[in-house]
Amino acid sequence: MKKREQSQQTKLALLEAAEVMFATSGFESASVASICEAAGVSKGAFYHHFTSKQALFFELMQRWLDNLESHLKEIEAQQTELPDKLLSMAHIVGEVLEIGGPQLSIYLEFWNQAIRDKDVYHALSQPFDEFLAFFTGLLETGMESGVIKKADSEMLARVIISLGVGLLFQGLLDPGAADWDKVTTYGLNILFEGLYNESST
Amino acid sequence: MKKREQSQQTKLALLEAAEVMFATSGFESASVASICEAAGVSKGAFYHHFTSKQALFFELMQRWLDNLESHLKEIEAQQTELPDKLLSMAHIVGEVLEIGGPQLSIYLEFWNQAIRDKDVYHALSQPFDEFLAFFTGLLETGMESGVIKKADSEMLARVIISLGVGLLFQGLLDPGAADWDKVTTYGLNILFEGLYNESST
Amino acid sequence: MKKREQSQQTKLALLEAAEVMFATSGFESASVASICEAAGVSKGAFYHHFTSKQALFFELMQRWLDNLESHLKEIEAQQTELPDKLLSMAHIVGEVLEIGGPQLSIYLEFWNQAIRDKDVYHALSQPFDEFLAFFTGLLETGMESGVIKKADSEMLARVIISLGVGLLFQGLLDPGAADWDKVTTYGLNILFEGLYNESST
Amino acid sequence: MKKREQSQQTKLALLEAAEVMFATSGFESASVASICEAAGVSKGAFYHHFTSKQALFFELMQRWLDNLESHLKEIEAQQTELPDKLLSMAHIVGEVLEIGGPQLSIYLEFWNQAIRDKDVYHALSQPFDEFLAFFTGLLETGMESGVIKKADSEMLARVIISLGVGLLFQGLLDPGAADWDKVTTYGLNILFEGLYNESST
DNA sequence: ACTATCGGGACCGCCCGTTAGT
DNA sequence: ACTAACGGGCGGTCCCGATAGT
Repeated sequence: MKKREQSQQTKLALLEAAEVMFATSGFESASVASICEAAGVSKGAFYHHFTSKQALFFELMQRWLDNLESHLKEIEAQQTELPDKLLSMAHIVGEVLEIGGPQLSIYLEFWNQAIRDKDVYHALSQPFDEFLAFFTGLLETGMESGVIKKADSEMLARVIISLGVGLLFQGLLDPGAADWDKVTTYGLNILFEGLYNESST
Repeated sequence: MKKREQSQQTKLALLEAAEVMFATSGFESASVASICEAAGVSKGAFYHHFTSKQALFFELMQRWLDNLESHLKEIEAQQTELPDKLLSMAHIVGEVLEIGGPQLSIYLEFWNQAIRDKDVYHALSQPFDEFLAFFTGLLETGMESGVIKKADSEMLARVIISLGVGLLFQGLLDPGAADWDKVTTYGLNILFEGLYNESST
Repeated sequence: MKKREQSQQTKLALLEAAEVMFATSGFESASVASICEAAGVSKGAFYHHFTSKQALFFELMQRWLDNLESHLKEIEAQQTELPDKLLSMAHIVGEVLEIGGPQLSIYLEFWNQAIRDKDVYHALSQPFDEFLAFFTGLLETGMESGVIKKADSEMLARVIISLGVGLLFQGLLDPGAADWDKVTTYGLNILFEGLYNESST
Repeated sequence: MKKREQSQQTKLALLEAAEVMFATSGFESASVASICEAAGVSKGAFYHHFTSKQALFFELMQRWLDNLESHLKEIEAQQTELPDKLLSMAHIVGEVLEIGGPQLSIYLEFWNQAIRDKDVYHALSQPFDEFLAFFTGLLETGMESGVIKKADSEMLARVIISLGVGLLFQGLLDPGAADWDKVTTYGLNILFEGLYNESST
């Protein structure tokens, strides 16, 4: 059906326009009217597809999370060797940045909303916990196989994620200040240098 | 001089009320009226002391930066041994969290505004650069003295800061998820384990 | 097409209400809220039809200018004999007063805005120049045909217009002080008495 | 006493600053704060000297009226011959423009307020009536002496005044459009050409 | 599915005027 | 006489959302 297609296209246009507006102006400052104008539709269309600005935001984030998940699964499937897998973590940050594209600062809005909005928080924390568990598991496998030293795997995973988050936010604030991709790999390498058993060095 | 004192008190009340409101509601959602009400003064008083909501925010941030700077200088003065100094970095995150107090999420607003507002960005980037230079210098001294391995000191400093920033933001989003202070120390220890020369281990 | 009609009606109601408010209270003192209330619509409707209070004012003036222009064209088409045409000028002031209706003082606002606002000035000066040119041409024809003495036609036109403007403003300030229509005719008669050639007297 | 002098100076500074602000921004748009700033004093000083913005405006106008009156009396005293006196009317407009100086548009505010404010109206109408009576008397003397034709002297005076008022407002709106002083003399000359008895030509 | 129109509300900024203090 | 600080309130603008209509 053509109608369905057209309808979905309108919805997508709104989502994309909203993403840009949210990234450039922030959630509060981005008005529904401006989003509609950017999408080239009327406000009626907006409220036909979404019950509120919040709802659109939520769906936008949901889509981003789905996108991220599939990207992560891809990476997970590709690599098989453990050291490679660990190092590939570095790329994940790169992936995240890539998914965000030029509208990186939308992440800040995610964070912002998550603090204030319980629903957003839960929607974000679940995938995040999975993400943490994935890393923790990866590290535990490494420890059991003796590749890396025994350590508090969850805490370590948090450290790695924190590094990633910190790099993301800094890159977001000041993209040109440093080659953030390089800094990421560099940081992980140092971390692992402290972790690898002497025998495996 | 009774008047002067009262005036400063009013201004301070506004700043503190604004800090709470910005932290809980965000910059945009926190209305000037609500800030005034929370401070127990009128709008007339507000616009007598500040030219705009933005201006108040700016001054708030400026004060926080000054506060942070003096705290850092204190830490710098206290420690003399290099390894201790390095490890004391861990406490800095703790300090930052402590300075932020219960209104931690004001940091998010700083970040948020910095991306959108050029003035805020510059006000933030200057102390940040100093912060970075301070760390870089610290690491270079360590390298020259042979305590830690030779490495790209600036990049390393960025890694450490990123770790701190990441931990801050995560703690901000989910304060109870982990003992962030511990994670910080833990992360730094691992980093340094990979850095310390074998001789000094 | 029911909607369209209703929309135009709303806009017209706003324009008419604004005209009354501007005339009675002046542009600044007339609040948008009061205009909306007088028009029986909401502020949402106001800003749907006009981008600002200024914009409404501008459109109001534009409509008045269009109205005036068509009135003038009517007069121009009716009269054929030159002396009659000249004397019909007297009626123009009357026309202007009639068009203004009971809200004469809106003219003062036009003038007021024109001094301060460049756009309003240009919107007013163009028709005014045409008006001046029309009079100048009329007088020149009269001079060439020998009905009236040779003179500086443009300056003469300015004198006539000034007389009209002065009468308008005085009538506006003090409508009951004199029969302004009579004064107008009287003034023009005297002017022409000094102009008509003896032969035509 | 020095104090008194200083006080008067402050008041004068406020009056002059207000005149400029009223002329450039209009009465409503000129804020008390901006007037005080322009005068270099605080708002307290303002309300020490004037009970309200209206009151200052009123006093400003009063002073202008006094100023005008003395100018007119001067002119009256100087000229003795009737035709000269009549022609000197032309200079009066020039005088008025000169008194107004670069802040001519203050006149518009006088007019504006006079329409809305009863007190202002009365304050203006009394001197105006005297002005009208002066002209009427002048013309009547001329008629009785046979210099000019018998006519409705009051109406004629109104015509002359209207011409002046119209020229004033036009010059105010568009000072560069014409040499308004010349237009004034020109207009009066034509008027009188129609009035002078043939015998006196 | 989508538009144009509209309602009602809230927010920032400003403004007039007052008062405590010097 | 003059200042700084402040109160209380209004005004233009915009914004979210709802609805009538197509």
